[in-house]
Amino acid sequence: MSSFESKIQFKISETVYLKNPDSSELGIKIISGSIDLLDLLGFENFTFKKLALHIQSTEASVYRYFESKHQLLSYLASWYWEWTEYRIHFGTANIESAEEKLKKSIQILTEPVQIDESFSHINEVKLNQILNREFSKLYLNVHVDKDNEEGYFIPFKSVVSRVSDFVLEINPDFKYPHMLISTIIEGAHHQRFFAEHLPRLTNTIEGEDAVTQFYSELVFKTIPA
Amino acid sequence: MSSFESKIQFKISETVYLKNPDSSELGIKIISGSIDLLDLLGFENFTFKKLALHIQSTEASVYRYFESKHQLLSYLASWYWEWTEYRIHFGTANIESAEEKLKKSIQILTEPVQIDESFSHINEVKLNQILNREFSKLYLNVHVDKDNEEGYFIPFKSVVSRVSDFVLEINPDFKYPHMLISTIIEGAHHQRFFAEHLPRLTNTIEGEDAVTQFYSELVFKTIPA
DNA sequence: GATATTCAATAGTAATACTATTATATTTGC
DNA sequence: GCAAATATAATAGTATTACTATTGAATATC
Repeated sequence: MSSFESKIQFKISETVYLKNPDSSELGIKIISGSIDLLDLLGFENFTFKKLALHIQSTEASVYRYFESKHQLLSYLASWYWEWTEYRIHFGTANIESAEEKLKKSIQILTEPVQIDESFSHINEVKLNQILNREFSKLYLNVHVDKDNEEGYFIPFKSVVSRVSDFVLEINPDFKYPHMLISTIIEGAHHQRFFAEHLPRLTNTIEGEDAVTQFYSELVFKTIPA
Repeated sequence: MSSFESKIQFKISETVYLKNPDSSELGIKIISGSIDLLDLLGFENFTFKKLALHIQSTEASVYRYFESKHQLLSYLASWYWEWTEYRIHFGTANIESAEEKLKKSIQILTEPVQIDESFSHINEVKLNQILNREFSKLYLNVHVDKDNEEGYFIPFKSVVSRVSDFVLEINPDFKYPHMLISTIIEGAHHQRFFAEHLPRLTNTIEGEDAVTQFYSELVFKTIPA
């Protein structure tokens, strides 16, 4: 099984695809094409037919790789959280102070992402926008327990767990580390969305990244005993 | 236009229905039946056909009241936030201290709801569960700007604004009141969901309402200058 | 008591999500 | 090196969903 184009690759759970999209040119086109279209149309209006048209393939061929559009989005989310954990891992390497590691992690989790040249077929900026708007739909449904058993949320839980450990380094008695970190990750997603569409639900400050600033202050004020 | 059953009624925007469901027996059945079915099936699996079967009517008759299932959910959400603002209004009446008013508001916003006998056709416990899981889907989509123009989110913004004012009473210089309150409202919804389905994303503590406890601490530690 | 309006039912349509089958490549075993 | 096995993606479907057009019956109005 050859790897196409990229040097670094994340091991994505076999439960989130039927055929590994990293293993063929069509698979690569499905991933990059779905990022374009999900960003443009949103999850509800996205269909495999539209995707097939966009990448000049057929609906049935896409179904060889993913059994549903939900599974395809789950694949993209898994990739995103693997990539995020990788960035946190390297972004906090060689840092001694738990405070500094946490501060860096919050930045990575709440700032808008930059393009990463290591993965030529993935547009990380669009993928981040997709996750801001669509990620919660992957768990806010009635088949969440089945998906959870299949391991769909392992990469996300892993990120939450890693950053929670920095919180516990600072205050080992803090009672709500997972609640705090999952709150700020999804909170930041939604606040970015509010800033664009429902500004009265958020606060924007000229010349300042209010979202990252707010969640940093919130975390560091909340943790101490 | 007669009002059925209830003594108190909320004025719901005419943009979230075609025909006021409060004005007929069928309308009442549509509301109570959709609360049952949305709770049971989730928004994605809920259809007007299933609802019609459940209340022994027809699909087309339901379409006389709501132009889509999205609009029906928007109606339920509007009712919920009107009811929530009403509870905050009366729950904080005659309280002097801004801290106490805020504390009470956080309780109302983050605790699981109790049944309210004033509205016989609405099961508030089920409606709360529906909102926990489905509310964010009302804005996390590509037609959010159109819905926002139509006023779909006014009751929610109003709740956020009212509670944000208590925050500003405590610290008039606090820069992120709306961000703080919208974060805790949606955060609490999702943490309740996590506790049931994805426990590793949250923290539960024996004999304690960890969600309300966490968000209270978070707010009161974050606000001071 | 005729006219207008409201009402919900029947019977649709267009689009969506997904599947069964098959011809054509490609790989593998000997 | 060639047949058997496997992988590939295309064609052509089906079932379900979301929504609409039309109509006869009931109710209100003048």
